[in-house]
Formats: sequence, C-alpha cells, structure tokens
Amino acid sequence: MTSLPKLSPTSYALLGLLARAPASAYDLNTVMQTSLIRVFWPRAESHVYSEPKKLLAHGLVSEAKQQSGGRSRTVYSITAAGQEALSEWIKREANAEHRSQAEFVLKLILADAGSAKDAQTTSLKALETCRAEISTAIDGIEAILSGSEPAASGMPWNGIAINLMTDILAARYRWSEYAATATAQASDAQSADEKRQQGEVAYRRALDTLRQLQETPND
Amino acid sequence: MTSLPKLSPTSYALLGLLARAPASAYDLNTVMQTSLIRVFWPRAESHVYSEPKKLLAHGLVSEAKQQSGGRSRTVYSITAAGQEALSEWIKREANAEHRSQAEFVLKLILADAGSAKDAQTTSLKALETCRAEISTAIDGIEAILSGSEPAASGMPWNGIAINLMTDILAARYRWSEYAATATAQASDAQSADEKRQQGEVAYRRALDTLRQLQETPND
DNA sequence: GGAATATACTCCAAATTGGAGTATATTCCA
DNA sequence: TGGAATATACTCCAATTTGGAGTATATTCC
Repeated sequence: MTSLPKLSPTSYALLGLLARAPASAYDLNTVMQTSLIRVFWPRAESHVYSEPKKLLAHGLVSEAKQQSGGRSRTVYSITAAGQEALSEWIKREANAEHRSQAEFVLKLILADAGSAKDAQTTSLKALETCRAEISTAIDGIEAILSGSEPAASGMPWNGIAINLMTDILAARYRWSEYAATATAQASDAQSADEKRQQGEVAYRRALDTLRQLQETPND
Repeated sequence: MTSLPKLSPTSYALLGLLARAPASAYDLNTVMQTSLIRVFWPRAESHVYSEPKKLLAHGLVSEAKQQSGGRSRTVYSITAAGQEALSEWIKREANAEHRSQAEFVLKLILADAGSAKDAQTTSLKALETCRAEISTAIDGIEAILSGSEPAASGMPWNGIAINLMTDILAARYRWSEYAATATAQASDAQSADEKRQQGEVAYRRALDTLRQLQETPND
C-alpha cells in the first residue's frame, strides 16, 4: 500500500474553502490571493492548483468537469470524509507559531555595512508601504461592511481574525514612524560610544513595551 | 559562460554576518537560529550550511580549513568583492514587504467548520504562546543590556529593529486577549443574525484601528 | 567513566515558489 | 462592428527552501 502524500495546512485551507461552497481551482486561487487568508497563509498559484488533486486522491473532495463552450472547468466539492477530516483538523491543537519575514529588517540589522542614510531610507520605505497597506485595508473593510451579502460566511471569525491584521499593521506603522526618527538621529559621524548609547535607549524602549504587558492587571 | 546561481537575501544575510567577523557555517547557523535575524529572516540549518559555498563560488568570501584534533573546521572570511556586493545590496531600494504566516489564524478563519469552543481554544493557545515569547524576549534583552560587551556590533540598528519585534509581539498579545474574549462570547447556539452582528462589531473595531492611524497629527 | 551537550558538518526527499506559457470567453469602448 | 483588455481556467517546470535524519569528534559535568 503506497501511502498518499501527507496533507499540509494548505490542504486544509482549501478544504475549508470548499466546505463553504463547491469551487474550481481558479475560484480557490482568487480567494487565496485576495482575501484575509492571503495575509496569514500566502501560497503560490501553482500550489493552489495542484493541492485539490491531492485532496481528490484522499477522497476528501469530488470533482465534476463542466463544459461551457470550448472551455472546461473542474469544480471540486467536499465529501463526507472531507467534512470529517476538516473538523478533525480544526479540533487538533493549533500550532500557535507566528512567522514573519521582512527583508528590509535584515537590511536594518546589517546596516553597519552601509551608511546611516541607507538605514533611514529603508525606514521611510517601510513607512510608505504601511500607509499604502492601510488605505487598501480600509477600502477592503468598508466594502465588506457596506456590502449587503446576507451574513457573509465566516462570521464572526473573519471579523475577529482581521483585527490581528489591523493591530499588527498599526504596530508596524507606528514603529516605522519611530524608526524613521531614530535612524534620522543616527549618523555615520557618531562615535562608537554615542552609537552604543543610542542603541541602549532603543533596547530599553523595547523592554518597556514588554514589561507593560506583564503589568497588565487582570481584573 | 555558465552563470552562477543568483544571490538571495539569505546570501546577503550571511555575507553581512561575515562582514562583522570571519566565521564557520556552524557559527553562522548559531546566529541565524538564536539572534534577532531569526525573527525576521528564518532559514533552515541546511540552507545556512550550503549558502556560503555559493558566496565562495561568487568570490565574495574566502575559506580557510582549520584542524583541531580529528575535527576540521571551515572558516569563511569576506573579501573586498564581498564588501562591495554587500554595501551595494544595502543601498539598493529595500523590498518593504512584511510577510506573515500563522496556521492558527487559518483555523480561526475557517472556524465555521468546527465549534465555537474550538475557536476559543485556539485563541487561548495563541495567548499562551505570546506570554512565553514575552518572557523569552525580556530575558534576551536584559542579557544584552547587562552584558558588558563594549559597543556590541550593530548599534544602534539592532536596538531599533528589535522594537519592531516587541511592538508586533505586544500587538499580538493584546489581540489574543481580545480574541479570547470575543470567541468566548460566540456560541454555536447563536442565530446567523447574531453571528453577523458580532462580526460587524469586529470589523468596525478593525476599521477604527486603521482610521486612528490616518488621523494622527503630524506636528 | 559515562552521559549529556557542543562542535561541525552532509545528504536528500519533499514542499513550495514564481514565472512563463496556452487556451477560450466576455466586456468595454470607439 | 472590431479590436483590446481583462477574466476564466488551467499546465509545466526549474530553482529554492525546508526539515529531518545521519555521522563524526570534542568538551563539560557529575
């Protein structure tokens, strides 16, 4: 018995979308690239197209080929076994890890190899990017709120989850403002001791941020 | 002329570390797995070991084999061409994208396929994870501040960068508290309309978060 | 003297990316 | 009415990256 390829979180993500309604890989990809899911589970298009085939091999979805003119379309639907596997996955203890990846922070960490100006430029770029993301997010949320879809699927879960996105975005934005100021203060002319001093102030700010969280009264 | 494999941000990350001091792949890996870099540019051990060979092929680093008893050690050092390539990379406009990946958010978004209890359990797990990360981070920063290394490398840049980590961690922690409460309020017994209502409240909270950022006075 | 831990790697299958390529269908605007 | 742009609906594949297992020797601690 040759075992089937193991299911990944991506498999379950798509299975979860198919639990809402049958869809083609194209439909799934549109959701994967444009919805909240993209923010917390980004996957390549080619991956979104290949994954349903794996679900099919596992018997978690069924496929139906449709013809509309010269163009064909494969629509996937979740099976009973799929429903079963999905709710089993949801129930399983979650991996609460939150991974991030940001090339510009790498440049900041290694900024010694460049000039202070470079570090400032990088911070300003981050600030600009946050501003753009904020505008886009506001438009998106407003569209959802004004949209008259009767009880959009995933309520209230999507609403709760989107707050993680906006809270992190707010933190990133405010940090960018701080970093733009802090990097502007730094200059190549500074002495090693001045640089160290400035670094210490920064570390202390970070420590304060965390200590405030532990002091939070739980009343 | 067969072209060499292209350099990735990971290549530059290691080149940047070698710009501080010569090191073995083992040393580089220790930094990659334990320092701030791990938070914003996590890479697998096998990758950290193979990348210096690519740098070597490009002539950006040189290698020196050392013997210490029966065990050998390859120490890499940055070359002049490496210095050049590194500062060119630092100067290049940064990719300011900030990617995240969090399986537990996926479970929350797809929580319709499970019970309200599952969503709450997931939120509580996220909260617990944040608490552990906060403790670890406090210990780490305190160690840096009390450590008497004279002007640790990367000052003040590392200090500024670490604030992005702590600011995001604070946002994640506070969101987890919010999510634990919000998911506790939700129940499977709720009507579709109640769920929709609760979702709307959540979306409005997210919108408020972002709008406050735009209203920030720039004085 | 033995166990645990640190140093110092290699190997490889599997997962994932990202970009290019190939069609047909529909919508828009001139 | 014709042509361009955009949307639908995919496939293919090389290159990147992961993650885990495996193989040594060296040092520290009890």
